[in-house]
Amino acid sequence: MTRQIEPDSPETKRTTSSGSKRKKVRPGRIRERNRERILMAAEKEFSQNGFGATTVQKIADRAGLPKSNVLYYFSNKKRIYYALMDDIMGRWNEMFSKIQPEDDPATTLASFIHAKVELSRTHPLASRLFALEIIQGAPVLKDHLSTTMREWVQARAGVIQQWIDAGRMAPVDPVQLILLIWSSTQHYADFQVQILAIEDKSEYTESDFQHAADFLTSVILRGCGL
Amino acid sequence: MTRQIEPDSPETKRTTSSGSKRKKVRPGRIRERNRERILMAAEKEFSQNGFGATTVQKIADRAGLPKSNVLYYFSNKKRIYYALMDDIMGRWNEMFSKIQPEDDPATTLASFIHAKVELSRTHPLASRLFALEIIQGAPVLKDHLSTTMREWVQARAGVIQQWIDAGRMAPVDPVQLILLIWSSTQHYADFQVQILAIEDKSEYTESDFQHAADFLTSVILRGCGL
DNA sequence: CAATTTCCTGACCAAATAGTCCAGTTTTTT
DNA sequence: AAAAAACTGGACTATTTGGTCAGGAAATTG
Repeated sequence: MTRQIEPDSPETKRTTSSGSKRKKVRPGRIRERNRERILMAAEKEFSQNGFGATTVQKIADRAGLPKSNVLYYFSNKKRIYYALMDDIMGRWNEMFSKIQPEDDPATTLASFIHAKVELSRTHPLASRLFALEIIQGAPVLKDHLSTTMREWVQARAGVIQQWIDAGRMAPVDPVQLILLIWSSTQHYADFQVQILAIEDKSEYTESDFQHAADFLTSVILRGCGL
Repeated sequence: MTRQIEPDSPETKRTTSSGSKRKKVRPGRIRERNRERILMAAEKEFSQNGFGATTVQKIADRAGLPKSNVLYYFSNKKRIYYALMDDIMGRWNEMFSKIQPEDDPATTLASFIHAKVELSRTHPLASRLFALEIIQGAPVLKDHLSTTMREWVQARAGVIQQWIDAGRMAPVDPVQLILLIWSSTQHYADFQVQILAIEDKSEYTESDFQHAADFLTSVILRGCGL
């Protein structure tokens, strides 16, 4: 047996943020590089076809590796998917770690909206992949939603409620407000083709996102009496 | 050869809105009944697994028919999918056929929001199926988006612009406003599991939708200076 | 350099899948 | 009641898929 321990584990995370500028593959770094390739290819494929309709072969082709090599790094298709979900949720958790009752509501909400729009711009595939997962019933993330994400939302909603109680903004349902921001920003990544078709464009420009963020900020802040 | 002409055509629509209360199948109505069964089953399966990962067998099982029977009515899997898309777009086009410059902005927008939330409530599967189609690049609906739907949006945006020009509401980008309403309402159907998880519920109640519609109406109208 | 560990891959396989075919049954029409 | 049309369902097939495996190449170590 040449094959011993599983080279991956469901928990494994890509901790090294991968410089990706090495020409001559440094020893021991082959794994990092290939993992990255595979995950990028998989993100594209999964977000385009969904989990079930994506074949390992297509991921391999896109990554420029033979199928068996892909399955060498990730023992099966699900593991690849898990790894991606892990990445996505990690990025999400890194955002907005701090929000204080003393903060200014307008500034805080505005920066939330901008950051979320920015995420839609820089990581559209991840956004779509997340959306697919949720729409299909969140088979993998269900647990995460009702624990980590639930606490995340409730904590922010609590602060917003304090703002309302202090009369610093209009009395709107805080959770609904967070959902509104979430959905309207997420939309720009997820429904990209619809928006492009309606606006008769072939691709987004930098300023489209600026526009969108400004629009959302102005309407939502005014909607909150700010 | 017993089999002659294709019993279905890509264009075929379910014109009869199907009473579905007949015990003894009336002559000639077998087709209607089976078509309906198949489409309902397919809507469920497709919206849960996406097109590629849905098998004809699963649709057949859910419909309580043998696979070959399903393929007798719809010669292949795509045809079933097309038929569903057709239904969905039909429902969408029926909505809000009229909107006039003389109408009251507040009332009109409010009723738009309510109708869209209502659609999320009564047809969640269709909503999710539509979302899946769009997220995956709208392979089937792309054409429809850049023609019918584009005109639909532009027409409404034009009226909203007139309202703005007449000083009857705040100057906000009309297309963006429609997108905001679209996304925030759509969200309740598409991201149901996420919302339920965050709010720690197991299913929506009637009043959840009422709440959501009220919240969106109040924030968005105020956001438009209404 | 030789030994050992890590990495790579073509060949293979069992299971599943979309779609066909046809022989028979039921329903509708004449 | 007879002919025609519509429907049913089991058997079959060509292809694709996820995953295995064993042998070999490359890198690392001592």
